[in-house]
Amino acid sequence: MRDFEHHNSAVWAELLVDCMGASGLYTYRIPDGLSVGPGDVVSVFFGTQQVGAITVRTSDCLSEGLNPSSIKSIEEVISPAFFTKEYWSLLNRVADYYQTPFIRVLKAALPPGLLSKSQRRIRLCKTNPIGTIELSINLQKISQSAIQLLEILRNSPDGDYSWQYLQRQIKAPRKTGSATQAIRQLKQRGLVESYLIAPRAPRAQKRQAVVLTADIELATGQLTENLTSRQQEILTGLARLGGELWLSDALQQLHTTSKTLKKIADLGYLFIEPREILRAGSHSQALPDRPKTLTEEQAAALGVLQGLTGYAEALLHGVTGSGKTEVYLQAIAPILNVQKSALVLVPEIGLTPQLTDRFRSRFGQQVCVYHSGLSDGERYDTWRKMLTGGPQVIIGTRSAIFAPLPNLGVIILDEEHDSSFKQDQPMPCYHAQQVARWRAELEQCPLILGSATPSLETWVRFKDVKPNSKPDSAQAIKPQRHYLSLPQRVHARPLPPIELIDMRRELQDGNRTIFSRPLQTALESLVETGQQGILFIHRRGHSSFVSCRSCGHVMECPNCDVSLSFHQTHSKAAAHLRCHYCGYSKLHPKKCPECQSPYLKTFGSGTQRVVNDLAKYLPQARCIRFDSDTTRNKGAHRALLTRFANGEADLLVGTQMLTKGIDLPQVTLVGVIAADGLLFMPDYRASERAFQTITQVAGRAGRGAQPGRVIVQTYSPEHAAIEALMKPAAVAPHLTERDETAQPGTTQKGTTQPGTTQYGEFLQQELRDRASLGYPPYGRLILLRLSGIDEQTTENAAARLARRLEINAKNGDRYDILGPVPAPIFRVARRYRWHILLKLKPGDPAPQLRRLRAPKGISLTIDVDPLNLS
DNA sequence: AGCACGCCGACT
DNA sequence: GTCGGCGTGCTC
Repeated sequence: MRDFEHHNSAVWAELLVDCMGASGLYTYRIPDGLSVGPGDVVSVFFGTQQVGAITVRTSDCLSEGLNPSSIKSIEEVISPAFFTKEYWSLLNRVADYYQTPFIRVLKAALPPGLLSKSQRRIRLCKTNPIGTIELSINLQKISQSAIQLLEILRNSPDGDYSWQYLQRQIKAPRKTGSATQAIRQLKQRGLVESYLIAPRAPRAQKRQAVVLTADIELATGQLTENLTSRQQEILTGLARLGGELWLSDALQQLHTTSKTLKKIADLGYLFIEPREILRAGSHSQALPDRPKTLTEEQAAALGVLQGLTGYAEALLHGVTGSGKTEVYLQAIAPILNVQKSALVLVPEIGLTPQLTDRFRSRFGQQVCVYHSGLSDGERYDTWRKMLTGGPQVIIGTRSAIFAPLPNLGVIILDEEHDSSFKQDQPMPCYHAQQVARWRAELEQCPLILGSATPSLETWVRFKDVKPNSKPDSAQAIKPQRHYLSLPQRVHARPLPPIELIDMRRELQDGNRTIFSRPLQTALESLVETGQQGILFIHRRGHSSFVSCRSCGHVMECPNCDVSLSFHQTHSKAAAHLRCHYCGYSKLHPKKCPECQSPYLKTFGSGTQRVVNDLAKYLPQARCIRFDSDTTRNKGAHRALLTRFANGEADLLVGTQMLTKGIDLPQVTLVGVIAADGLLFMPDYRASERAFQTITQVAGRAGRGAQPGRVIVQTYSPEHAAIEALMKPAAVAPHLTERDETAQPGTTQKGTTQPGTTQYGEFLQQELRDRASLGYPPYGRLILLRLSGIDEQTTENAAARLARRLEINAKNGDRYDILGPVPAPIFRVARRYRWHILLKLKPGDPAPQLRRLRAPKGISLTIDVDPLNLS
């Protein structure tokens, strides 16, 4: 696994220290007897605190200007090097491209806690017990909070607390002096002492295991000699159970005690030892499953995928229900057979229990999931298994692109167009697809992108490629790109037709409900015939905002510049107002806080509203609400979907989550309550996303034997994305009738198939719009996000940063500066936010922004290729 | 981050 | 005159 040689002779190690503001390399001494090499995670004292660090290189001679006597020694090796050269350069590339300090990239890639800081703790001095006289003298001089602190410590069972805990205790009730000072006072008087506990790398959990000695079969013949019949019984029982199991399981299954087992162990027939357990989370007992027979198109796609060698990219463009997963599965199988691993990235793992099950039932224990929803311990275990285990399949969310698999055979990005592959909160703001591309290149393995609605960028990348092209060594394009199309559903099931309902007409005709008349009849007959349906709303909660009919006052979040959403779980429950940005929540007021009028009205509709309205209008319909409110708990997704699959409800009412890879064969009706919420977002990708989302939900219908039906309600039926929806076939990119992209002449013209023109035209229009604005793919964007508690300081910082950028532009950096402007939502969670957008022309080199610093208290995020501009 | 060193106002 | 406030700066 280790690609670097250990330099045992080396005396010095240059380390990247995990500490804020420590941006350079620091030299430490390698103590005698300790073997340290590049890539090792070590623990050192940096200043006074013990922190994690990573070894970048080792050397025999000390760089100039360093005094050997002032150099500290490495404390211990936490984790020996696991990074291959390729992995190391992947991280470097991410740090470089996404303008993020390397250490932060490293932290994003490592499981949490591996580099965590040591904890500082405070305890009463045992050597100097406080005599009452001494106490009274000393207490005269110390602050109120110090006395308070001392009391807390003396009242605790062992007089020992973490520094953080004590600081919270003092800070919370009163502001009389900080805890830091209080602790110092107490320390000076020798009453308390502070000490550090070493950073605790998450430990693999261990459990007692019972293991039969190998020669048990031999022994069976002669057992009688020195064993009682009960002991023999236990041994044969153990052998029957596989010869290796957890102690607790063995006790239960064999109805025995640990004392009995211990005795047999003493006789040498078995041993009991602690073993690492790799917590694998809740396994569903997936039944083994065999490869399915492929359709002609699936087989063709698989043929291409299996012929890929080295770094190659393939776009698997398959309509919803065309069986992409089966293609993935069969593409992975031979890779495992040659002892390589596969990495499968999905938008959100919690949402795709079905996909995970499918992989588990095909590949069994070789499948692991890896995502941020796992507990730290689980993550650490999985991570360890990836490092050390054999060929395996990792299914994970965006961060799993950093899974330390040593021998990668393929990377698959399912639902390639999904924006959750982009990280926009903490830096590095990486896009898993971009990182996957680099990784595939470095590991020389294929990258497979799968989607029913490829993103515009992907579409452009692949638009010159012949469909279903066979691997062609003579092909000039580097890397090899393959466009694979699955335009048909499996079993020749038709894609459901989409019916568009103009809600303006409904209103004109006097229908003021949120359900159009066609949807109403469809719902009624659905319930009558006992079929199942899905209703899609793009917003959770009940309503988007609440305002006063008398004075027009809108209820707003005190921490953010957004209106509060109305939440009510059912008609009898207490109504709440909630902020979807910071989580602030309060009871729905009875009267307007401005004018005391009791007439408050809710506007817009969310999932709760739909469920409530449905209960009034179709009380016999049983609904399950499926959104981030109802699926917050672990396993809730699966539970709700199982209930629905078991026919415990007629309708699934939900948000975006419904669009992600769930396969519910009984669904025959899909209703989109208001497509408009998706269309008009302050985002240049809104149309594209609206099209993708609606296509995805629509694809939930008619996957089983019954044909499907899709009803889309909208107030803007003439919108390009909506019009494009009406012909949602899997479109070969080159099959557009007219091609007027900014790069003329590069596109092949071909015959127009039914249904291809509209989607093609829609994408062409999108491309034209993007080209005219210089948006991707006709230019690059870098968004600088500033935020701070103080309004003025934040604004000043933004202005100063913009001026700095202007100066850099004069000195050779090439970009246009837009802003600084207040962010679309100016204040979120009490922080004021400013944006500066840099626009780069396609060929221009990226500026070096890593040296930009924001003043204290202002946070600066550099988002390269942002997807989210709000 | 944490803890230095270091420079200004209320006390012995 | 000191003690102790908190404001910059460094940590191999």
